[in-house]
Amino acid sequence: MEEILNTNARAILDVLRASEKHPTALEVYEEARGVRPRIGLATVYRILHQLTEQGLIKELGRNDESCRYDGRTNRHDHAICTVCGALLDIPVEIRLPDEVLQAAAQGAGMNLGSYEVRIYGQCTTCQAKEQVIP
Amino acid sequence: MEEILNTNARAILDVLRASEKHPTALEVYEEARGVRPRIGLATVYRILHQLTEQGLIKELGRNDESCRYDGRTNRHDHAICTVCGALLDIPVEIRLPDEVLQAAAQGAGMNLGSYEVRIYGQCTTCQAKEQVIP
DNA sequence: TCAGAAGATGAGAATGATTATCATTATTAG
DNA sequence: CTAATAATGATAATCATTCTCATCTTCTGA
Repeated sequence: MEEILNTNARAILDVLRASEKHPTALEVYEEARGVRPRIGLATVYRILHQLTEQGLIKELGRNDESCRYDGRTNRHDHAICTVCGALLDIPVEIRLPDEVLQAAAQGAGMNLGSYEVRIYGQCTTCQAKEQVIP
Repeated sequence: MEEILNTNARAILDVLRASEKHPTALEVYEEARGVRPRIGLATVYRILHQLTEQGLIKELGRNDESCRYDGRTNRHDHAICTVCGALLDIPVEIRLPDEVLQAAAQGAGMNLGSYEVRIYGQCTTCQAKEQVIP
């Protein structure tokens, strides 16, 4: 399925897979320009949507100003800093029992697709800053 | 702490507490105008931020176009329709063991504040539509 | 190899949500 | 009651995202 990707799509997927962070569209654009200097921002947005539809990447919604993208499509969870908005992968698997998930979905009147755990707290950087102010 | 709320803030908090949905700022504005017809959209945004800072409401980030607000601040989880973007409360408690949460937060290099489980799937309305198309 | 169709692209305009500005209005202190 | 201070609302500005459309590529079939 990946073979049909054109050069731009390939470049954008590579950027996302290479990134440790969860870049915004603008960050992807800037990074992709290293390989494809003539690419436009509109194309980046277009391709990000296409890759999402194809299930090759994931949209993470926007907790801060702009939408973030994830090159890893296996189910995993995220930690979000409530101070600076940093979005980090959680490297350990958090597994929820299927019956709990089913009950939860049913309770909300939905069928069950996938799930994600979000942990909110402060990243180390922001914890360090906190010490200084008081 | 709520006593110090002025009339507009009071009205907005009431709108959010009375709502079953998770209204956007615009929806809050329209609803609040029933009580305070001269209120402006800028004031609604301002007060939504203040109430969030005071911990009286919660921002839910934007999965679709605009940010949604939640009048219930106790920890609870959400179900999100991947088709229409509907955001629904999960009425059953999903409890994660503290050691799992701690390990996850630590793994991501964060301290632990709170958490939220998000279940993705299709709401009943969108399931019904799905049947018709093929 | 070539003409033309079909699709992809990029520059910039348009849109929509949110934020900032600032003159006016309401509230408070004295 | 008056001056000072804070809150408000109208509107302009900003920022991310989407749309438009002329141009450029790629593919097809002769």
